[in-house]
Amino acid sequence: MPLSERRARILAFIVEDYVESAQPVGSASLVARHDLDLSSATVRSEMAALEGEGLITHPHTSAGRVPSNLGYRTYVGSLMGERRLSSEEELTILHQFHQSAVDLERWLALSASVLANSLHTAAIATPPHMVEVRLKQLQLVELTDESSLLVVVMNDAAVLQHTLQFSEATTQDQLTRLAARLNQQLAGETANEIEGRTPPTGAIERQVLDQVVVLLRSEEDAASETPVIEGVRELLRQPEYEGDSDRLLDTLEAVEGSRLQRAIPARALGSDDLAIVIGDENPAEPYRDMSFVLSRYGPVGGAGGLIGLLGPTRLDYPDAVAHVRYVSDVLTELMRRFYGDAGTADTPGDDQ
Amino acid sequence: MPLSERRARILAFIVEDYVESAQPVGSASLVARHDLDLSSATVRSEMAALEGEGLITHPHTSAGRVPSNLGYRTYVGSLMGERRLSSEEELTILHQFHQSAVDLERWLALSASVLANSLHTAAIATPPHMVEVRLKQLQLVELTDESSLLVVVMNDAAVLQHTLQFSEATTQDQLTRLAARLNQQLAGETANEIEGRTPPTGAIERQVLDQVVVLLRSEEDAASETPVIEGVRELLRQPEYEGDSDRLLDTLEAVEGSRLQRAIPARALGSDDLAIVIGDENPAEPYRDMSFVLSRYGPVGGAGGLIGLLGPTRLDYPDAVAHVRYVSDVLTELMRRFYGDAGTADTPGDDQ
DNA sequence: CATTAGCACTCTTGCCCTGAGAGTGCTAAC
DNA sequence: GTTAGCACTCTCAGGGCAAGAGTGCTAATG
Repeated sequence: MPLSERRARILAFIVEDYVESAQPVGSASLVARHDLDLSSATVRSEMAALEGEGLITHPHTSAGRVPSNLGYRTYVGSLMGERRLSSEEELTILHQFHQSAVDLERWLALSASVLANSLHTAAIATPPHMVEVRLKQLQLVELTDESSLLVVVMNDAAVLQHTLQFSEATTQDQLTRLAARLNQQLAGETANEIEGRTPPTGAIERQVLDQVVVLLRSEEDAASETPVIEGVRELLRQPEYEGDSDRLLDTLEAVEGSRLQRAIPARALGSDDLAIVIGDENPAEPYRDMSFVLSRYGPVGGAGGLIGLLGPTRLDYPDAVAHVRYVSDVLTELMRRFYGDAGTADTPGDDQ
Repeated sequence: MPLSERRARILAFIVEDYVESAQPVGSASLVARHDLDLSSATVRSEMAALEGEGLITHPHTSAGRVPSNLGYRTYVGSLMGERRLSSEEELTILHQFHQSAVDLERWLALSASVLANSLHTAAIATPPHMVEVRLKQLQLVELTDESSLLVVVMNDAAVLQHTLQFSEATTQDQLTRLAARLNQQLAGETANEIEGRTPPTGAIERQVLDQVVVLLRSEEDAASETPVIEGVRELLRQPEYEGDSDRLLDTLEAVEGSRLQRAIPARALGSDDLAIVIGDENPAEPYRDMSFVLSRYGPVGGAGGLIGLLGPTRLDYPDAVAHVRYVSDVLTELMRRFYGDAGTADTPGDDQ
């Protein structure tokens, strides 16, 4: 049964008032704030009905109403207005990007930072992820006689490095020649393709190849994409954490370090380019009282990643969506402009 | 006037009890815990004397005593016992290093992590810093026609990258040749030496050189050495932050991000290899109620950095010193073993 | 004369109680 | 269907109170 229009309006008001004040909203204050042509008693009976449908709850008998997860869901699903950023808002954001150097890593941090500051909560961004990660170049740099630094550049412009220990002494000259030969053979190949080759005879060469595969794999592996997170402090200063140091620390723990990336509900983005995940729709435990607003960024068919917000369920969803969408678009456009139209991907074989 | 032996013993007991319990220590409990052949009354009069000398204080009239900063200082200066790690403790730590890959970055994180876990507080490590940062190799990788990735490897094994925008189209082939030529010319040089050369005519070459200098400088610049920090959560779970969300967040803010590195009291390490900085000896404001235990690591004359602990003034100093010292030694030994005896430094000209 | 037992005093802490305030749900009237 | 009125519930802040911890002083003691 769909909500009557009036009931829906009241739900929307409750959500919006609660988002703004972080206080349970009572019938009287709701009437006052929105100049309703209704008495508080009427609103109360509507509220009782909304509560019956599970859209709002009581913290306790004599408190105002608070949206439930289902309430937020209904709100974002059909009630909230489309918010577009004003031109000034867009300009303010753009301005920050134009001052930044041409550097993907920095753009990501900047995007997250912009979002975090606008919404006063945390924002995340995962590095762009290629459908197929390919070797672009590798280089070997001597450190000591028997150790050297392997630097691998991939087609998504990621650079990974690793120190190798050899069992025999090498010179920089040998290493340079080895790297040149390997580049010739392997440039443009994926981890699987490299592994499919007949293994080389030389011990050093084999060691290098093994590590190249490991590095390519680790870049391939979504699990290795450490997300950028900004604005954790903003999040933790939200009233939901006030005075609750335990909850604060638990959230901090969940949000920093390696546990975040597994918690990002990437699958919520089916074929859509924007997803909202509210409260207990989150699979991961510590995020059951938080919401994500996520967008995919990156040119269609090219390298793409996720960018979005992470906040308490009490989020300004219209604002969040508008900001995430805009920043995601800006990021996509920047990538297209500076890394080419198919993302940072080359058509395989480009280098050969 | 030096402290009488008994008074000194009592101060030491107060420090140690307080470190353990985080509760002001009273005369009676002190007598009980240490089986003193004294009455609490006597201890009280000694405490009054200690308070007169500014070594301990009262939070309020009817509370026990708490060491003052001066009290801690005296304690670490002459009262505390030398603590050495037991062989098992050393082995436990060593074990963790032996399981780790050969990689300086990871060693640093691991060292900090080991310290943080042992002392239940935060630990920091700054990357090794060469007295002279020299270019080891550079590489150019094509991204799009008019942009490319510059990867610079330095003599301290640091790898920095930067995306360059060119005003004309280039091919990977051109870039490779340019890189090879520049390597030949510039390998082993410092930022200053490179800048001292007559500027090249080509626009691209000039752009590359400028950026190389920038990157070398940024590595040189101590201010750019973002320290690794581990165990922030451990620190924030200490009782000093319990229930005080504001202080907790302020500390979090101070400790994460760019403000930490300027706060590390590196100059406290004069010619010593270990320094303890207590409470208001810290120049930076938010650290006035914390202590650092810092050690220099790295082979003598080679690349060196700082490693140490950051905790509330109520630190187990003997334990802290023992751990920091040991981990610092392990790290130094690892560097010597894997990067050569003069740290990661090559004698200039090695590559030519 | 240093040490100690005894004691009064102070201050914190936890607890209960209370009153004010906010908000609901119900009912009866419009 | 809407609304005014009212009783009821629950939270929250504040005050008072007793218990507990610890001190500082004093007078007695070996």
